[in-house]
Amino acid sequence: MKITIKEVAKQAGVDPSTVSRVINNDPKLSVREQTRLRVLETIRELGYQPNSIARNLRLNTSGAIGMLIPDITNPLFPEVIKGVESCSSEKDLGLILCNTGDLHEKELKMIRFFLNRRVDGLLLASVHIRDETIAEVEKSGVPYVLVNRGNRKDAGAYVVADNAAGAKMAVRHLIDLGHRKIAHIAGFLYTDSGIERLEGYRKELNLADIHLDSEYIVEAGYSEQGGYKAMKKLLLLPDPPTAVFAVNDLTAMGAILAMNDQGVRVSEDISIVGFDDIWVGERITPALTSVKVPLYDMGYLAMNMLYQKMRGVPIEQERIVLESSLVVRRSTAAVKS
Amino acid sequence: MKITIKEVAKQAGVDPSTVSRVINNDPKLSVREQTRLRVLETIRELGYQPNSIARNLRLNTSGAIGMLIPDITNPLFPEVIKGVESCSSEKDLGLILCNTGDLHEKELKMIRFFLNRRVDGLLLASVHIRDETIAEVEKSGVPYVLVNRGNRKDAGAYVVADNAAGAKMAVRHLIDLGHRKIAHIAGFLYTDSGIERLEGYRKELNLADIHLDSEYIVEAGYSEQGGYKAMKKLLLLPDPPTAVFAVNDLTAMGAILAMNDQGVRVSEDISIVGFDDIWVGERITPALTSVKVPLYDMGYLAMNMLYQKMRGVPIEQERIVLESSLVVRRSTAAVKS
DNA sequence: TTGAAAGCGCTACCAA
DNA sequence: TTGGTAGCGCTTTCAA
Repeated sequence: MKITIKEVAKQAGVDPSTVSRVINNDPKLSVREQTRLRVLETIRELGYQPNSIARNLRLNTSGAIGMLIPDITNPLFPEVIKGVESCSSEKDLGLILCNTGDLHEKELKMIRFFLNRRVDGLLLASVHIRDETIAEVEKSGVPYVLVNRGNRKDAGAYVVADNAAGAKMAVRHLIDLGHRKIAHIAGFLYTDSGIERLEGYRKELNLADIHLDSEYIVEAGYSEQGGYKAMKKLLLLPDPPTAVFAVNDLTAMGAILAMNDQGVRVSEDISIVGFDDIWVGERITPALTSVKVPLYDMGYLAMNMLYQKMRGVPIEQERIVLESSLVVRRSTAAVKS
Repeated sequence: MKITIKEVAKQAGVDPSTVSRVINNDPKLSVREQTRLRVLETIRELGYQPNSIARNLRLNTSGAIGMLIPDITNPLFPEVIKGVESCSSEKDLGLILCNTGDLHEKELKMIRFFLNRRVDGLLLASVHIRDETIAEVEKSGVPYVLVNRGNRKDAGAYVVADNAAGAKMAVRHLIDLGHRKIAHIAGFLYTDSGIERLEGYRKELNLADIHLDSEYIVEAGYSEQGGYKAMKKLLLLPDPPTAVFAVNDLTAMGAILAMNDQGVRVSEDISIVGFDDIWVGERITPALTSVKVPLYDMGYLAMNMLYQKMRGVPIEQERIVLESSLVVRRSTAAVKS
């Protein structure tokens, strides 16, 4: 099982370099049709498989890209990964995946792992990745694209959802339903999406001349558990909200759990809107109203942009902000008069 | 950005081979402490990163394993992948992921892709992978482990759930609740898990002296849509079942959708049990009774076994069957008298 | 159109 | 304990 280019060459009675030329059939590398066929024939006969490690060493590439994911069991990511994989496999690039569990340590460790594997590019899909980690990547010179996370330093490429617009749509929807006591279960406020979604919420309330009650804003992060705790807090308020805009579907689901626990009815008593529109939101009862983000596209486009950066072609657009749209389901209803 | 071992050697005033010895600090390769420190110092100074491509070429490995997934958006898999990744990153192995979309063509294409990338091992997580595809892997000599799929040819290693026992528990549970008209929404009957779960269903009914009505068995595959269609069929029966054992949670969820469509109440009218106990099952209403499969462990153990095979250590157990357990929730209730 | 040869960066063997 | 060196399998330049 150790058939090399040399072996093929010997069998076909040609030089290894000729075999190489045949394999990479570059139209420029002229090989006589006759020899080409002979070589191809022996390749098939011997079942020769080019060794891409050797090839990569010579070419100084790895033919692979690395991707950092905070938590693959968060339903947001499989959809994104699917988009990435679809593009990477089109380009014959290996996709090396790493789940960081949101640990900065592991993030850094994996970045280094990727770096000395000489990945050709990096996809960083996490709202948590530290600026220092990004700096390390930057220094290495390996092209990278941030996914679902902007870069406050205003350097580098990214693909994100239109957080501000999405948040405004969500809150607008609640206002249109007659709600005025609208709370926000916020993401981490050291992350861009957390800030932007909060900002959108603020602006929209402002537009409607609704007073912003700071008690109505609870920072919860992005987990179900965070949403649960935040909702509990909101329910304990002397004047609880009639509607909630949650920073994402997972926190919205946590909030719904809390409401169930307290005997508060979703939609009838309190309306709730999520963000991301992950698959399961449609499956719960009542189905969750949410801001739809094109997750698959996010992955695909990020990979595509990365590919362009890898090939050094000029990028028309280094920052893609994906349009989001509101999907209205049963979890939101008109306020009771 | 092109610091090689040579460069380090020159700076430190030693031979490249010495630097190599320092890097792979094998206790056998004795290096004087003083030189070791000096080399380490220059490595840090120059920010040297070993090139694993070169290393791998020399060592004839790739330091990576490949994993085939049919559909990463199926909530079953992220959990499994998490287990795999956790183990692979412990071993400093890259995990190259590929989503096949259940297409045989892509399966084969990716296997070849993996093979000439010289992956050190392969994880095949799909009930659909063809025997021919497996044969191709077998021929290549690259170690592999099947995940969530047995091998009917009785060759090769695998990690699977105890399908038969799980199915029996599920059906037993329904029988204990007084049900006698129990249908089975079956998986594909050309897959092991499909067959084994059906067998378990059959045996348990037999044990309870319940006549097996062939109309109560509908093949649906593993998708939500399949479950939906199957349930529709069951509801059209002149004597519809009072309980359903679905081959997995996804089909169970599809079945529930169908029941909702037809105004049939889950649990009150028809009880339903799923299999796998994916995360979302607990979130839907009513929460889904299901056979819990340790998905994370499945991934971790498979990777661990693969690692052992890669190192050529004797495997104590080439076939792991994971115990499954029943998780009772609200989707099942006593039959109405 | 093809062959010869150098070399990608590393490891491991042999010698000193 | 260290240095020298061959070579992993491939690509690519130069010459023939």
